[in-house]
Amino acid sequence: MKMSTRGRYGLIIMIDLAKSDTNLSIHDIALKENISEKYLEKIMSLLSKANLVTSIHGKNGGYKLSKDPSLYSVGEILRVCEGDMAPVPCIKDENCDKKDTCEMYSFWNGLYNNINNYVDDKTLKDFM
Amino acid sequence: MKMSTRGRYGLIIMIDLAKSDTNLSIHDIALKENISEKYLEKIMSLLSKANLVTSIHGKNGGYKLSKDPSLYSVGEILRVCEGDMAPVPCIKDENCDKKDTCEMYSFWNGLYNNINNYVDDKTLKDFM
DNA sequence: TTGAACTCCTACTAAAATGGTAGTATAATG
DNA sequence: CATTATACTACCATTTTAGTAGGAGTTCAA
Repeated sequence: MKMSTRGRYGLIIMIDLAKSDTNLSIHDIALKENISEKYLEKIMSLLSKANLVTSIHGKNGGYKLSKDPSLYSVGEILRVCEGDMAPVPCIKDENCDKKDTCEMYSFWNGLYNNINNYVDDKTLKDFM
Repeated sequence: MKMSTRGRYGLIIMIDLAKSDTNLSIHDIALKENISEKYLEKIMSLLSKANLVTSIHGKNGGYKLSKDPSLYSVGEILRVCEGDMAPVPCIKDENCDKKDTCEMYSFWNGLYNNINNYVDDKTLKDFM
């Protein structure tokens, strides 16, 4: 039950962008947070493809948020960087036909909902 | 944010033992749950070393619970099999001196507490 | 008293995930 | 058109996960 650094870095990056009133380049963020530029690039690419950030090419380019910080839940950021937060595969298994009788399903599903509710309840604005 | 199979299997095993009124051997459980005997043996060894189960050597031996099912929280089982459930390392880092000022610490710590409260609130008896 | 049925222990190994790197292409600006 | 940026593809090393192999020690029962 560990987050990978992608999720952690993803949140850090988004907070940095939320706090900044100018574009931030990969170079800027990597320097500030002491993360390798190349690795950071990969995480930015996840955020960018999911349209959580807008990229600006060329000189004075970089990244900026696509919308107001208050409109990002932490959950959506983590899901982009980490993937779904289901603690066990059966939660997402459409083919499992034992869900009604499995003693454990409701337990795991409850944990899943618990985690989602927590992370979806916080917005980027809460970190500023 | 995934559980490994150790945690999942660990819980399954403990539920099986809770439901059974006789010892269960590795062979029995492996057969019932379709888990490799050798891998199961490893997980049993974690549970046994943590005194969550009592092992009985020799013929007609196997494992049984060390105490009443109602006295096991799911949390203690998962922590034995999975390790601590802290989503990020800084939670357990005694040396981090930024905890008071870090915008993220309280967020991660809140998630940690949330998960722990959930899993510690259920006992093995709830699965019988 | 021997053998079958058990657990216990150490040491491997294959596969997957994680974290990180290299190089090149593409786009925007001045 | 040079500079400064992102975008993309393809690697690679390390760690973790999941699983295997083999033998030593323990208990029971015929």
